[in-house]
Amino acid sequence: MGRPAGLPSKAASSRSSQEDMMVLPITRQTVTHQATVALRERILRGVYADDTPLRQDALAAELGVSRIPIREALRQLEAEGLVVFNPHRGAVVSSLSVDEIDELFELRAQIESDLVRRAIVRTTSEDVSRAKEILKAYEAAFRGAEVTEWGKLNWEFHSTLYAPADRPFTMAIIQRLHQQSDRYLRMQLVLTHGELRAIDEHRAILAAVAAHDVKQACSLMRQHILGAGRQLVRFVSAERQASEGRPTKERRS
Amino acid sequence: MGRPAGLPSKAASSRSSQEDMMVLPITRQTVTHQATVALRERILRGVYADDTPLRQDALAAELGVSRIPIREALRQLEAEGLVVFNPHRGAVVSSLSVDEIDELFELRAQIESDLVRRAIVRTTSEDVSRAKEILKAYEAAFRGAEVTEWGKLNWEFHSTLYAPADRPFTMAIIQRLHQQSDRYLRMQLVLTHGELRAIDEHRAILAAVAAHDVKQACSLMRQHILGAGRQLVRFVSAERQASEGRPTKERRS
DNA sequence: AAATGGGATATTGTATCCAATCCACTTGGA
DNA sequence: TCCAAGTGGATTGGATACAATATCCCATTT
Repeated sequence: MGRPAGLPSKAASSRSSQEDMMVLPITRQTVTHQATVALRERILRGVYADDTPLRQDALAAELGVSRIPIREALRQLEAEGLVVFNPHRGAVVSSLSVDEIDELFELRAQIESDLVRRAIVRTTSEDVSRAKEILKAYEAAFRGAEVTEWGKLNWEFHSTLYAPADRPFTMAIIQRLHQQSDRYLRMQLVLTHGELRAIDEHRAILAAVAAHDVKQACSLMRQHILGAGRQLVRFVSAERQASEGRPTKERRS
Repeated sequence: MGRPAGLPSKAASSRSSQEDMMVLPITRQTVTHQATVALRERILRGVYADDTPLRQDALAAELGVSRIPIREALRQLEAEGLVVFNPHRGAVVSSLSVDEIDELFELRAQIESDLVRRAIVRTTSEDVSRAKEILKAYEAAFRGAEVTEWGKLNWEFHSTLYAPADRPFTMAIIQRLHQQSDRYLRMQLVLTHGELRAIDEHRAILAAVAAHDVKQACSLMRQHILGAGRQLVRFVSAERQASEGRPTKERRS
């Protein structure tokens, strides 16, 4: 498909100068940044599946930009762990082994339960009601089967609970781990309806946080993450077992 | 200075074809990769101090390459947290606030003590003797005042202790945290001789690991990291207090 | 003194070109 | 027939030149 997508076309972005003055100072970003966001989004949403080769020319044409910003974007995504470069063979979407997925969730459980512990003593009723709002939107997204919104809302819920801990450094790390795990969770959830369990668990965690019950909240959070990880590991290993030997369909981007 | 440095000149890298066949399959990397390594090294060693603006043209001339690989390298280092981009103003070496340094060490203490706990039951006498060797080199580096070697050896010591845990994902994260912390530790150590304490603590940790004393090893590791963090926080805040208001000397790269 | 209006400088992005490399395919030979 | 070597297209890696854009500094003006 030659249609530029993900980036506003030049025609679409040239509005009246009035609108430009009002909107652009916030909106405007470098093309490299926009490309990074667009590509990251596509990988996280599964538009580019695991091991998909990412051809620079194709991506450049698709986003309507030159190869330079594409390459810079890919380098950033490499450092984020979303793509892997093979010298002279280009970038492919990274994929995690079952062991790595397992490790990922255990690490998340450790760090995030600690974040809850730190956050909970400073959590205000405002924080709780904000989390409640997000949880509501989150449930609505499930009922509407808006799968693509799930990852974003899940992160918002978790990060809202962690925010009072005031650990920006740790938060940045956890956000990347969420990125990686959501990529795989997404496809599992739609097939096994794990979202029902997730909603219940989120409610229970929020209740414990609201009650300032540190021990309970930490424990629930830990089990929430570890449980999701176990489910996912089972799912992914079953799926990969099924496609054993079968050549991976490397769809051209 | 126009002399290319940090990258082998084209003349130097064109050896006989025999040598190429033997050596290069491991050695050869893309210029982008070499530039990334070179710039990372310089930031970690303090050649480019905090908040130093990184001019693309200057770096390209210094490394004897074009701006393309420089920009890609900077994007990667941005994702690693070593540089920060300001749109249309370029990249500068990132700097951590005192609070962030504090958080960094607490996070390290948490993750690394857990790594020791997981590793210790699988640690062989071989692992211990390897760690002993590194510790020896590490002490020698201190006596020889080879400051630049310190960070590398410190990481080697720590990672050797953690390796039996078999957590590659976690290790990658911790390595980045080490990078960030070593950058500041380096300058503190040479001024306060914290290395003497560090050596003693490393010896004690290794002894506990060798004795398979999980509780003791975790506790010592935790105190080792937290203690270093506290020292560093004191040092950095005193130093920044002293240079209050004084304009930061932004040496042109 | 504050605001305005240029440059000067640097980054950002495009367009082109070329070398190195990889990969699939063909071709030649045992 | 099957395997090895070679060949050629496709793609990445990198250089260079140039245009566009944004920022900063400073002189001029009000």
